[in-house]
Amino acid sequence: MRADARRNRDRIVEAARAVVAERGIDAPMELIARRAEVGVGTVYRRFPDRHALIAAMADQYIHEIADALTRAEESGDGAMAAVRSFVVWCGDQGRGALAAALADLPQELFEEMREFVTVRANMVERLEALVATAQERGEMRADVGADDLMALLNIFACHPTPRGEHYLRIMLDGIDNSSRHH
Amino acid sequence: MRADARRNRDRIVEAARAVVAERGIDAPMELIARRAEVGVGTVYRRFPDRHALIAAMADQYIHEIADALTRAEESGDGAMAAVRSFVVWCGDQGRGALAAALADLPQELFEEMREFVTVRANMVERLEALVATAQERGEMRADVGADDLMALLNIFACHPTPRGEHYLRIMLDGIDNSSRHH
Amino acid sequence: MRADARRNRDRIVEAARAVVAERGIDAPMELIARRAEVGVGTVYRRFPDRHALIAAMADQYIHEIADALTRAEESGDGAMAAVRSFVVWCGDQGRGALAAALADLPQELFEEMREFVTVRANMVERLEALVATAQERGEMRADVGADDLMALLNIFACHPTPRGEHYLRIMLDGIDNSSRHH
Amino acid sequence: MRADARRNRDRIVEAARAVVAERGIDAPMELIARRAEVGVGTVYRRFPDRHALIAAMADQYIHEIADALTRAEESGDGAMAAVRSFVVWCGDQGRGALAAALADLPQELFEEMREFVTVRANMVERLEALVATAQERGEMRADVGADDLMALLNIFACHPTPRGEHYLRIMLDGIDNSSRHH
DNA sequence: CATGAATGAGATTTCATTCAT
DNA sequence: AATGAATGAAATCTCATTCAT
Repeated sequence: MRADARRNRDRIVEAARAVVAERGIDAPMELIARRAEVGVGTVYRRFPDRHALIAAMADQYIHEIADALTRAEESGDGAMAAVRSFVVWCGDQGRGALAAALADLPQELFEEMREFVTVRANMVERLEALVATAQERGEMRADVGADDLMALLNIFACHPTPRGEHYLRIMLDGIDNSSRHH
Repeated sequence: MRADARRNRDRIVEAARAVVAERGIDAPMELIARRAEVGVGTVYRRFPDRHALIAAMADQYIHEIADALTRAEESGDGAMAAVRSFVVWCGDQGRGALAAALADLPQELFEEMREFVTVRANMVERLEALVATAQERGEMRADVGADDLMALLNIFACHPTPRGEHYLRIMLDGIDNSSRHH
Repeated sequence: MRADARRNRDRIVEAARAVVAERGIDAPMELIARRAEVGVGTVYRRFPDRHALIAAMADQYIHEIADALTRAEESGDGAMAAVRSFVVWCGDQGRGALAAALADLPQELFEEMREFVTVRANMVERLEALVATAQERGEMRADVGADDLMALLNIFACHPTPRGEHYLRIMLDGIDNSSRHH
Repeated sequence: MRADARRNRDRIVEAARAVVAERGIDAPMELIARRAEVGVGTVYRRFPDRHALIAAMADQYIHEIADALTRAEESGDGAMAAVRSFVVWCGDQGRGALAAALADLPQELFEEMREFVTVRANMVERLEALVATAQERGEMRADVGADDLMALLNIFACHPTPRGEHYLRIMLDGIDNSSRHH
């Protein structure tokens, strides 16, 4: 029953993302269970409490972002271009609710989220490298760090808007020394 | 006893802002009542339900913003400068929780919030004028409207950050044609 | 509504005693509420959690015992007789379940039960005096203290038995130097 | 595989005793299973429900007591001495939780516990003989039967106390005609 | 009018028990 | 036979809202 259990675990995380997207981070566990077509008990077997479930979603989330950064790095169009394409990818996805949910997670919870913290740190490091390169080449303004980029991306992720993509471009234009408006 | 009642009403709204700032929009009504040194019953006499109370906070909030715009207009340093100073003021204040609360208020509620909607509309109109002027003078990029500014301000208001002011300036630099980075 | 509230509080404690007597210390709060003809919410308004309710029962209980001791003291038949009549009274009452419940209360809870602890201490002190007098007069064996009496009474209280009174008498005969069996 | 199964059965009963001692009669079945290093399913295969498991523990328990009585009988120091040594042995052991658990087992369950009932009956009979002899010799007060002794022992077993042995001795002194206090 | 007591629906979490593998 | 995953009923506790005083 290992396989079954694994499948259920994934279904639960998936369901949780969907429900959190619709109802926010406080959505009843029962709803998540029902969405995953599973009893509440099963949810609690896999995730001892709500936080554990959130942590699992966060892990998935950060992995997706890290993967996006990898793809941007590998596109081979130069540092600033990689930053641009990463930023655009981030703005593109429908992750608003989850981002927002994570954003107002009590700080202390992150201390138990090893996986998340590690992956995130690694990703910021790689972004740091891109930023440094872009700045050395004079393509990016100097008073912005990878942390700032992440913070900005997060802020925008938390507030999905019809014109969101436009705003991200404004942000990039505020950062990118080589861009001049149309 | 009219005066007493008025005083109570104000105390309640004040208390609600404080409590919402600390505990989020879902803070227990009882807490708000206690902060206002009033029974829950009194809160419910003034505000038939939670939404009514939020609406009242929103009114106060929008008035403060409108006043800030007025001050910016009157500073007499030109359209773009006025926009800048208004934007910075907005980013400066500790209104995160309230902004966020208003942001995820169900859309239909605004229909009953006459005062709020009116004041907001008037303010957007005035901001529109500033934007038009700045754009005519070539000081502001053309693909940004007063609505966008409001949306951006709101987004940042919802996410107070140590470096928030910095981020706003980045956004302004993305908008302001006359700025070139240091 | 002060009077109503007070009445309710008392009904709840009364109901709790009855329900605990029937179903043990883990009886559902809902049952207690129903027995008191009150909503669960009301129970939780008066007693923030289960422990607070138990503490209230314990207070009542210890007061009843303390009163019994007072009556025994005032009977004026001498120290050993007072001890005897107190012990018999204790064995007589139908407090088994409550005694048992209190007996397996985690030790740390007593630290918050000021009233209970104080009353109990005062009572043990008075019993100590009786014991000392009886022992000075050679009426009671010397290696038994008030603490021991309380412990013994408690043990018997926790196990109501048809022949309970008989057992208490055996115990007294084990303690009372002046008694010789029939 | 019969041997394996038997071994498992024993491990489960052993684990159950340990867990019940620590966590009381309501300890989760899963905990017992884990302690026995066995799946819950296995526990339920051996013992259809919680009561069956308790009954098994009771069997063990009563056998131990019966054995103690046998040893006391065989000590050859006379009836009253045998009673004394049996009583003291019973009071000595750390079986509180189990005794208490059995004490509040619904009466009807005993009807299905053939083994337990039989062993117990046999033991009471033997104790009866000792008591009769002691009473004939005038060593024990006449209004106490083997049933009373068992009840008393049970009561004390249910309430382990630092001074428990002392209390048992007091009881014995209340029973033993030949004893006069120090 | 103000108060705060009462209500009860709803959310979280735990476990006994069943059953697929 | 053994395992441990799944289930769902039950228990605890919290709060929005109503209403007696």
